[in-house]
Amino acid sequence: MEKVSLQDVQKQLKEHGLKATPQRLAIYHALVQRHDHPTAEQVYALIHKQNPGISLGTVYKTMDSLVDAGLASKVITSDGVLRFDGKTHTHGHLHCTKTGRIMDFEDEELEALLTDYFQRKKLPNFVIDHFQVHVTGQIPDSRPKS
Amino acid sequence: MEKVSLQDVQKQLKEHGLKATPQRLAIYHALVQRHDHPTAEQVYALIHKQNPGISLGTVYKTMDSLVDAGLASKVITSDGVLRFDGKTHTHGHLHCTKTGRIMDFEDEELEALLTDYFQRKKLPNFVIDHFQVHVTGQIPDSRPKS
DNA sequence: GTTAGTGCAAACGTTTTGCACGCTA
DNA sequence: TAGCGTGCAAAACGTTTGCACTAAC
Repeated sequence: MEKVSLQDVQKQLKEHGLKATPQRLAIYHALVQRHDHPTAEQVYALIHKQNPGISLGTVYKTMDSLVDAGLASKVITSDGVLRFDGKTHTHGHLHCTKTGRIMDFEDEELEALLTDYFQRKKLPNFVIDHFQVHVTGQIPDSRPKS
Repeated sequence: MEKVSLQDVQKQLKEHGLKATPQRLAIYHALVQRHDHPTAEQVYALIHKQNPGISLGTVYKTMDSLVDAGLASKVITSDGVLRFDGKTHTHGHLHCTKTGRIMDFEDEELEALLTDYFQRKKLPNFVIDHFQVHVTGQIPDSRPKS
């Protein structure tokens, strides 16, 4: 994953007309640090330690701003809970149904395969924005959540 | 899509230890008739016309039963709403961000491509159950929802 | 007759909203 | 200092649950 410095974030926020508040920096920082895909609650818990005066509502609002600014993206998993992803480029997800964990899955070969496929295969009456592969399965020997 | 008769449904329900109630038949019938992926509300509205004495809660419960019985599956889209799918075999989805519609996308070539890919590419510490391709984009000239 | 399924309404958890206040630029 | 962003709490939303009643087997 490409590391983004706080200065970069600050710059990117401003470029998109967003003010670089401490909350936004903290939230975005937490987001890029974690490679799993935290829920709003998890992000909240994460930054709450170092930044107690922050509200869950702000996490949601900030997330929306980040997504609008193109700095993050949303993922919804089969449990119906919104999760956030600190990267915006195309990548797949591995979703473990036993633990609920979601891991990134990036593979150049797969991406090339699909890009090539969709370039050849024109879909009738549909303009493709992006595509992603979602793999469901299990991590062996993992412990079920809850 | 393989057409399933009501007799088949009735049989399948019984095989899975489920009673074949009129509600279940109506709900499943509505599900296979529509190729888009209705939400619980939509299924409810659909069957309510012909079957007024049915409750939204029953739609949810019945959906769960159908999914357990392997007659349907759940899909969650980026709007965070649960949707139901009258088919259970692997297939992709086209998701129009303008209208919110989800359409099935089935293509043998793509499926073969991916099956082959994942057979070659062993994922470390992950046992694949199934995979699907989710394509996001827009239907040209469509009217935005709401 | 027994058990599973239904309907209703209340409860639940997540996400959104409204508004007064505070802080960034 | 002008306006965006925040915090709080309430509301909204989709979904689940509990329970008494009904219907399928």
